[in-house]
Amino acid sequence: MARDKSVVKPTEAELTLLNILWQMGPATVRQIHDTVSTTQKTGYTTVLKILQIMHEKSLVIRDETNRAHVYAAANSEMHTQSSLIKDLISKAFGGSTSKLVMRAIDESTSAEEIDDIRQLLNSLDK
Amino acid sequence: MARDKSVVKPTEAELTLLNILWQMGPATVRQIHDTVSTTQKTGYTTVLKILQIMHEKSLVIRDETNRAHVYAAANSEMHTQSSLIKDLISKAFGGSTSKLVMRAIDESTSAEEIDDIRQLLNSLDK
DNA sequence: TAACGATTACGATTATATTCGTAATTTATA
DNA sequence: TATAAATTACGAATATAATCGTAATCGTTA
Repeated sequence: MARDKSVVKPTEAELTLLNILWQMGPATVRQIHDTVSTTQKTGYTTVLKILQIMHEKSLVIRDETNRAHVYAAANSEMHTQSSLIKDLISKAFGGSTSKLVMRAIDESTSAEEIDDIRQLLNSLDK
Repeated sequence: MARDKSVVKPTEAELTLLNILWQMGPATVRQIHDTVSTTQKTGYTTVLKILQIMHEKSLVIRDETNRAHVYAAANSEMHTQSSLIKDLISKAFGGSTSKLVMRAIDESTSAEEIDDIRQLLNSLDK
């Protein structure tokens, strides 16, 4: 009953590392692990292994020039976000973007964020 | 490195069944399987098993009055959608709702959907 | 009531995700 | 150069998800 597969969707652990890579830029396993360690207790080799798997899946690229390999996200944050969002829209919102937006916005959404969204809508010629 | 767990997040297969339940209302395994079969080739006992697991997780409620148990979604579609969206916002959008909305809307979004969103914004007193 | 058909219960299998220990390798340095 | 420190490679263990076959159970009806 599984679906798709053509587009590789990062797992949770993978997304955690991608977030770090997008924020830090290219980094070694050590640097990534140091960062991840500030919020989670995860072993060094666990991070290494996940990065290796991500490399196999082409979720990251790897520079092996130096002893300590340097990893970088293969796709931009924006691209990945779009893909995740589209996946959710199709699986939980019957393909309707507006339904998703309606659910996304609630009382906890700040006025600033609402403003940002208004401006985005205005910038569209629709 | 796994996260959360307090709030049960339906898996993909589970979400597929929930979508059916939200659409059909309470239904038997047979009915659910018939529906699922129109788009996927999934065995009857597979659907049954997933529903049993969902029952253990309290994702569905079950009426055992009759021979054929009747399953129903434990939570509303709206509630579940909100929870999935919040999960994604926190894990992939740094907690920013507006960023998510910006990614959600693109050239493929219809003018009607844009209108719907505009109206939603106007209905907010922010 | 006995047999049949439908349904649930149970357990096993497979796949993927996550975790980490240990070995092998490489680089630096004593 | 030999040792130590750091890093990668590898494999195994555990957890969860998804799948389905078979057995047990229940109701219907011949």
